[in-house]
Amino acid sequence: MNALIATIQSKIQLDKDTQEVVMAAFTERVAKKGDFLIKEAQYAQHIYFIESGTVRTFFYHDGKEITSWIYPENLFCTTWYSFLSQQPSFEYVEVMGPSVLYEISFSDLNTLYQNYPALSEFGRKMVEEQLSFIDYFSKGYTFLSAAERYELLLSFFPDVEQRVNLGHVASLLGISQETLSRIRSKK
Amino acid sequence: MNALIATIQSKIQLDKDTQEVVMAAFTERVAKKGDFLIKEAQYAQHIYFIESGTVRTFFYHDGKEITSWIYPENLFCTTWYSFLSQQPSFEYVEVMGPSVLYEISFSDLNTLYQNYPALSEFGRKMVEEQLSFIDYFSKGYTFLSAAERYELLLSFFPDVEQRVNLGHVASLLGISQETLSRIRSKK
DNA sequence: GAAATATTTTGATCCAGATCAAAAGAACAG
DNA sequence: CTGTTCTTTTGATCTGGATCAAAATATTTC
Repeated sequence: MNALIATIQSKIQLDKDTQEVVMAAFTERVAKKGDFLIKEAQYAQHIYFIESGTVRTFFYHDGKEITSWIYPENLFCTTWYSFLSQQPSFEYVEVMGPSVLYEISFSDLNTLYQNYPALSEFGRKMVEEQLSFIDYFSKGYTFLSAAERYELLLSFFPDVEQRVNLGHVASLLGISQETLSRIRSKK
Repeated sequence: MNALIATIQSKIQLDKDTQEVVMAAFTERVAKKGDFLIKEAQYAQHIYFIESGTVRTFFYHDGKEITSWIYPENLFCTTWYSFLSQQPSFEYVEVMGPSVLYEISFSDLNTLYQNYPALSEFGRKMVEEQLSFIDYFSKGYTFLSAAERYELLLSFFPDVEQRVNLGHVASLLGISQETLSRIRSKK
């Protein structure tokens, strides 16, 4: 659980006692390739910290899987809309290979926030960082060409192609697999 | 300033003292059509609460203005990426008509957060709501057709066309003005 | 309230990227 | 190993929406 504690400590001071509380509040979960953490129509009851492995979120549109994001280790991951607004999820969260995760439920997390102002502050900073990132990235989606979107993705996720297959990356970029293949072959 | 206080109170308890602190921390700013709140390359030093009026954020790409979002009254507005990560802004924030805004700087807001845990909690909930919304909406951008994106926008911003002109809505949807005109004429 | 300016619509043409089809490579199970 | 299945590449064709051009409406401004 060291990576989780270290990630929290990168944003706030965490005294020994609160550290214990955090470690008691999160539950370890070992998952294997193909496991689902959240399924469509479920509420996203948990947020996950990825200790090791890769996780992707996706949804169905016109019968096809659309990858919405890919998360590597040392990040928090959930379906943000469903988790934060406690609405049914339209997304699935799938583990891409052997992984170790730490999970906490929405209600347990909010209990922590209420009892430990420092953790509420951490929660704010984590969500601020996530918002900042999505805001920056989603601007690129609207007007960049397929090749430019690919470059943008690689610029902050260079090893994404080692983690998931071509089709997942293509749907994340909003382009077809064939187009991505052609973009790559021309580099 | 009642709308600002009411918005904060919709998320947290706010005692009389803290209410005074908030009212002292925000500064009223009266703006007119065409005024810029934030200009590209500037740091987004402030976040604005819109008491009345309409505000849009936009950026330039290939010499053309791309509207990134349109905010009506009773919302907080800033360039989230630039404000939260304190990086130079690539966006402009422009007032679309006579407006009254309440502004607070990044550093003043963070001082409030440090001194008043209730306000830090409010900050967390505000950002959570914003993240939840962007997460939900940006999924639509990647794969919906032009007409579907237009319907999605209207579903939660029905009077957007009364607030800004066609070209702004079109670039917000990532489509050309002509295409939006054709979509509308066929309803 | 007429002239000037800005916004929206309509028409014709073009292209990035989708879709359909099939071959070529990898990975994997027995 | 070797057949089966999954993944990626390559080729041919098609289409939604862009771009270019101009007309039709609205909105300002003096």
